Amino acid sequence: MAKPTLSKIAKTLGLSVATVSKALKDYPDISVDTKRKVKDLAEQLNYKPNSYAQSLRNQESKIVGLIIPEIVHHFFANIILGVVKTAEKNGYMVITLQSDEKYEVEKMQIENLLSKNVDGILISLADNTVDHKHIKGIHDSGVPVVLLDKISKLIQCHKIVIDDEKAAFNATKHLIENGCRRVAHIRGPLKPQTTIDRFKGYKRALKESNIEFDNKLVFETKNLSFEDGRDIADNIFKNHKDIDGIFAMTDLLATGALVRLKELGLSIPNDISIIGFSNWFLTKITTPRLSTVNQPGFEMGVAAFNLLLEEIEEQKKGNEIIYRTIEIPTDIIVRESTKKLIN
Amino acid sequence: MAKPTLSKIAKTLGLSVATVSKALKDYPDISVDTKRKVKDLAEQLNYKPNSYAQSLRNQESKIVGLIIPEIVHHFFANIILGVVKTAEKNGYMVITLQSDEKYEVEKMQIENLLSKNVDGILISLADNTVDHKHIKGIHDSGVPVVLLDKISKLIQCHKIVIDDEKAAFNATKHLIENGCRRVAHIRGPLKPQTTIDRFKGYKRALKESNIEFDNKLVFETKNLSFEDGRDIADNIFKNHKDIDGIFAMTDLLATGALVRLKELGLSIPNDISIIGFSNWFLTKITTPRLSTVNQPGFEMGVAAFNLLLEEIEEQKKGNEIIYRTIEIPTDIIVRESTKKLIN
DNA sequence: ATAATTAACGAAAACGTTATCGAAATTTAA
DNA sequence: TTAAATTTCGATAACGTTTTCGTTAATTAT
Repeated sequence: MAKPTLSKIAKTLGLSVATVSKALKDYPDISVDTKRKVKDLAEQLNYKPNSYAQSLRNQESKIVGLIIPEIVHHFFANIILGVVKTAEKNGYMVITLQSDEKYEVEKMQIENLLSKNVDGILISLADNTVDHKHIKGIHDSGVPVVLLDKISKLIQCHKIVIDDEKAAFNATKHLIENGCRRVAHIRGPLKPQTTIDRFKGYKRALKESNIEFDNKLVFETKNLSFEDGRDIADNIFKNHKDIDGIFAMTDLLATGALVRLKELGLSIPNDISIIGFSNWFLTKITTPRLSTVNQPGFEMGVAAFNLLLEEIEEQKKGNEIIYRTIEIPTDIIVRESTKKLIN
Repeated sequence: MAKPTLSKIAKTLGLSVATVSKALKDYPDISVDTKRKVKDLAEQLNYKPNSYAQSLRNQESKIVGLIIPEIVHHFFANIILGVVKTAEKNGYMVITLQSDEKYEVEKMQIENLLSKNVDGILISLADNTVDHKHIKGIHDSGVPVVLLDKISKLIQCHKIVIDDEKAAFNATKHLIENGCRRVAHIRGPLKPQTTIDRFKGYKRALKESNIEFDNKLVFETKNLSFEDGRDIADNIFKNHKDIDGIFAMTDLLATGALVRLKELGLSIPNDISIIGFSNWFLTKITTPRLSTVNQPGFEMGVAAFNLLLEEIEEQKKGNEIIYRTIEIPTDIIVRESTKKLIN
């Protein structure tokens, strides 16, 4: 019942703890004979080294923290998966936390992770995080950090991103190329970098197509939710009959708008084309299916963990770290919500 | 830069490590004077106890493991959230793992969690897990386990479930009450307990309504996927024109069938009523919106962690543990996919 | 006054592992 | 045969915390 330890193995074999430890780790100064004896007994007793003791001795836990705004969210769930699977491959485990998009929660969770002495932290910032002292605090504690997707340009550290500006540009351009001239944009408040960049991309696409930017075609919502999308659709139907294309900054907004506009009797894409952002699963099951920007969460998670691991190992070697920002490519997925029927 | 420790505080204050430790923990045999001095310095140095040392000394990590088949999955993501948030409230953190519905992966992950010396493990079993030695292995290691949702009746431990049989009964009954007489059932292989129980509920509802069970109306799929749902719909359209109701054991199957049947020109619910299972987010955005069984993942996660915590604490006290199975209630959510229009 | 109690602190062991360094014991070189 | 090199192992300190049990000094009781 009592867990086997090195000292127990040592005692039963008439050896010292040091010898047993070294035998198990194949130190060259232990004879093959004793190695065999030790390993056999360890196997038999199902000996597993005590990770607490190992952590204390080696000053590392092989555990990293991951903070994301929401777990019940297709894109972030994919990020989690990418991180967790890559961590697993490298002998690490991941403590996953949800900040609920709240700065205070995020701050507290960082505290908790640091007090657990994790080897590194991955964060996708909450939307209302504007102050970054807590992130600096991680670095001050000597713990590597990697920001992913929801980043801040003000923080010096490794980052994994997509080119939101370019992706939004392409999405908007796609609408224009399909014949849209009055292209609306549905977005959240201009706080997170992603929102800012997508808005920029939208405007650049208009400009390059010689379409005048009209601020009345920009709709701001609070929650980026399905319901918000519906509400904007109502607004568009009532007050902006001229709109013939919508670029929504999330699939949820796009889906809400799509469903509501259909209810109101409009035909998608004949009356209005719609394109979303993220390639959530649900975009495949709307009628018509929603065009969108593929945002590769899994790949971002993989890249983020690899970068974190690199920093952990470089730091151990005492090497100076030059921070990098890795960009994961996106692409437009064209489905029926933006396929103009040829008249 | 170097992290403050008890011994550093002790040295600068001319005290012993023991006294500093006790001062910080408000032991009664330390004078208020020294307590103040110690706490002040600790505050100033931003002292945080080393969790590795604490774990080693106290033989607990305040970390639990959670293994679920899939993360990118609405129901399971909700379970994660319930577990993580409840854990946080109680000073615990959660290592979340995905088994990919594979027994071998599940087994390996349990090994990994045990070697990390977690304080407890929560598992939702993989569909192809039929052997349960690995679960017994956890108990043998003295680590508390709680099974949730995907359970096995053969394992002795705390469990969190829904009444799948009853929920399926109600779902089927709902179809019958709306006038369906030829009710199909789409399900996966009869391995997981949930599948078995839902199938039972389906059959009981038919029986109680004096509708003869017809095995030709039961469609088995491999992956419970959207695509599988589509395929079954094709089959139904070709070979079973008489079917007027479908109870699918997952929302994904139901959605696939719904979308495909619509493409084939059928009217939902006029020609065929459809009801799913789980209340995924996507059921709210199909046209028509999908009726379903609400499976409260968050609440199940909360209950599961609480039960695990209870076992951890009881075990610490040396009390004997009487295993319980807690049932979380479900309810039918009626939407347009089963509302028969009155002729 | 001395004895008994209380207050305030520290020494030390323990949790289990790792790695350095030194010490035997054995082998090879001279 | 003696000196040098190699093989094989163990003693020990260290990681940082917690808690038991003493010990001293100060207080109260007699």
